Amino acid sequence: MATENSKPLNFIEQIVEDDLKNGLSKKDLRFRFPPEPNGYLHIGHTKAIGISFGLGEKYDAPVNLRFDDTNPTKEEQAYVDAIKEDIAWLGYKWEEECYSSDYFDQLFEWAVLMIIDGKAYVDSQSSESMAEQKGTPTQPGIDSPYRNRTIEQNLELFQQMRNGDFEEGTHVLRAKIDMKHTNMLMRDPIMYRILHASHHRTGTNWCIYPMYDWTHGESDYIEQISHSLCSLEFKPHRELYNWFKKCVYNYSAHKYPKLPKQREFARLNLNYTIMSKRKLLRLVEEGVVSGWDDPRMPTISGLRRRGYTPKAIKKFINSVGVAKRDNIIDVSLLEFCVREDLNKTAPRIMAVLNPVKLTITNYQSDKTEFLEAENNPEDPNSGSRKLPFSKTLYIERDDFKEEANNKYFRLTIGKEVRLKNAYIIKAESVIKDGQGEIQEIHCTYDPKSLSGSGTEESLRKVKGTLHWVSVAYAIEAEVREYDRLFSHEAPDSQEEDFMTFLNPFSLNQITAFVEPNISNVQPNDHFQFQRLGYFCVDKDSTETKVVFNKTVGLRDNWAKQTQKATISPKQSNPKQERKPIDVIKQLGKKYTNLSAEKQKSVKAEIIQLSANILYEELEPLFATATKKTGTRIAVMIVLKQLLKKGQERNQQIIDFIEKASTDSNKLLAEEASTL
RNA sequence: UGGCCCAUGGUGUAACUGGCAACACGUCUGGUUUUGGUCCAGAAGAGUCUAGGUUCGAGCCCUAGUGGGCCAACCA
Repeated sequence: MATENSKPLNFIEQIVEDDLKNGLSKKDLRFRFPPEPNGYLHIGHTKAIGISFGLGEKYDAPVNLRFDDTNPTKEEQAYVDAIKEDIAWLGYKWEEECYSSDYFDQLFEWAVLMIIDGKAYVDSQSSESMAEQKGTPTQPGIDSPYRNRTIEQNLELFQQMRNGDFEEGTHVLRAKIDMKHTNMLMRDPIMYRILHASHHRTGTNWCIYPMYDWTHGESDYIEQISHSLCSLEFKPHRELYNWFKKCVYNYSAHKYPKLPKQREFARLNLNYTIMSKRKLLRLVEEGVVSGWDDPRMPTISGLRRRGYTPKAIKKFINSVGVAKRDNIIDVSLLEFCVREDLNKTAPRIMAVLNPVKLTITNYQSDKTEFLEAENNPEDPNSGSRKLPFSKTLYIERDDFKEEANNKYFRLTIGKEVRLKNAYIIKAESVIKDGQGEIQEIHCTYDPKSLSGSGTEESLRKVKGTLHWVSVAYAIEAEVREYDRLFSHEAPDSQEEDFMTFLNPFSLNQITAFVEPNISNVQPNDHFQFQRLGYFCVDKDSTETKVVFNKTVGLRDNWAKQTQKATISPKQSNPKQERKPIDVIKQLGKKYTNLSAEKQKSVKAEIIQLSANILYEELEPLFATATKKTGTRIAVMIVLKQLLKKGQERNQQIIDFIEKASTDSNKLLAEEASTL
C-alpha cells in the first residue's frame, strides 16, 4: 500500500488504512482535537494535535476543534481563546469549532431514555459511601441501595435534579452496569452531578453537568467522528465509551448512522520538563514564572515567546513518532529542530553578551568604516548590510586568554585572529585593574587583510574568527538567557514535590551590546547572534530598549571539550571508550531477568567496574534509578564497593538503602540488607 | 491480590505482516568553512527483557516468567 518514498505508517494510520480497506468510505473520515479549556496547551498537546490534524491533512478529512467543557468550575473563556490562538499559530485549520456544552440538551434527552430503558438510576448517597461500595481494583464493589429505584422515581428525581431542587452532592445519575466488573469504570459510573456553578457558555441554564465519559463519546458520535484518538490513560475508558455508544446508537441511529472508534497512543514526555496542566498552573500561580507564556514554560505560547517556530515544532512532533509505549524524549531533539529551521531563516547579527574592550592601537582614532556583512550565508537572497568598524570595539570576554594552548582558536597574546567581516588582528598587551581583571586588550591590525577585499593578505588563513561590535555604535539591549526550569531529568515522577527540583538559575538577565542594525525590529523577529545562538525579540521591548530572548545556543563542540577537560583532565585514551558507569547502567537493566548463575557473573563484572567509579558519578543515579529495579540493584552493588572504600554514609545514601531494603523485589531488598 | 496495556543501540521510532535489525537525535573521527555554526564523509554503539515452544527460519506467532505503565475524582 505504501508508496516507495512514503514513511512507514504508524499504528494509527495503519488502523485507518485497514478501516478504509474494509469498507469505510474516505469521505466519512473525520477527526477531532478535544481540549478542556482549563489551561494552556503545551508541547505534549502538540503531539495529539499533530496526530489528529495530521491525519486530517493526510486524508483531506475535516478535523473539529471541540472544547470539552463539562466542568464549569475549572474552565474559562480566556483558555478557549488562548487554545484557539495556539492551534492557529501552529498553522492548523479546524473544520468546526464545537463545544460539548452545545450537546447538553441532546445528552439530557438521551439520559432520560437511559432511565426509561432501565440503564440509569439516581443515587442519593454521599460520595464517600459510593466510593466505599465501589471496591478496589482487586475487590469487587457492591450495589447501591438506590440501584433498584423504579423508572418513575428515577425520572422524577432526575427532573428535580435538573430543575435545581437539590443541593450539590445530594444526588447523581449513574449508569447501571455492573458493580463487580473488573474494570472499575464499569462499576455504575456517574453520568451527571449537581453543580450550582455558572458555565462560561451556558451561564446558569444548567445545574447538572455531564461527566467526561458520558459526554466525550456521545460528542464524537454527534459530530460523526470516525476515529477518536486520545492518550493511553484513556484505554480503560474505551469499554465504557463503547457501552454508552451502543446505548445512544439504539436511540438515534436514524439520525447519526456511524459509530466512532476510540484508539489510544502514548503521550509525549520530555525530560527536565513537567507536562501536567495542574502543575504548570502552580508555577504560574506561585509566581515561579512570569505567566503561561514565560519563555521557560513548555506551553505553546511559552515556546512561541522563546522563539520556537511552528515549523520547528511540527518537525519535532513528526520525528518523535507514534506508538504505545511510555517514552521520554530528550530535549536535545527539540533543540535540534529549532536550530535546523532557524539556521535557514534567521538573519545573522553581531552581539557581544559579556564584553571586554579591545583597542586597535594602529587604527586611526577618528575613523569609522562601514563594512559589508552578509545577512545569512544559508540564504543567498538575504542580501547584506553595513557594519560600523572603529578603533575601539567590544569582543566577548571568553574570546581572549593571555595564554592558551594550541587547541584554543581564539585571541591570545602574540597570536592572530580575524574579526568577522573585518580585519586580522594580533593581540599585543592587556591592561588590568587592581584585582587582576582584564580591563582592555590592545592589539594591532593588518590594514590589508580586510574581508572581501581580495588582497593576498585578506585571503590568509587564521585559526579563529571573532564577533565584535563598535563601542561607539553598539546599541545596548536586554538579553534574557534561559536554562531548563528543572534540574532533575524527571521532576514529575519523583516522590518529592516537583518544586524542589526547580533550577534557581533558569533565568539570566544581562545587558548586551548589539550592532546598530536593530532599529526596526518587531517582537518575535528571529536572529542568530553570530557564534552564540538564536535569539528573538520579546514583546517587552520598548522604543528605547530591545529585549531579546535566547531561543537556543548554537551547537558548541568547544564548550563540550572544555567541559570534558575539566571533569577528567587526564584523557590518556583519545579513542572514545564507554564510561564504566554507563556499562553498569546497561548491565543493571537486564539484571532481574538473568539466571542466578548469570547474575553472579554480572555482579562480579559490576564489582570490577566499580573500582573506576567515583561517588559523584553514582550520585545522580540515586534519583534516576528509583523506578528501574535492575539499575537500582546495580547502583546498590557499586555503592557497597564505595562504602567499603570509605565513602561516607550521607543522608541520600541512607535513604536510598532504606527504600531499597523495603522494596517488594526480593533481589533488591536482599542486596540492600547486606549494607 | 484483580483487569488492561507495553518491552528493539544512550533516547525516540522502523523493520514491506515470519527471511541475516534500519532511520533520526545524541556521541566520536576526519574534511570544507571568515560562525569551534552549517555542510560533507565516516565510525562506534542493540543481536531485539528472560526461559521455553511452533517453524527450514522468530524482533515479529504461542506459553510462562520478569520489568514498567494505567485503573479505586460528583476531574478531563
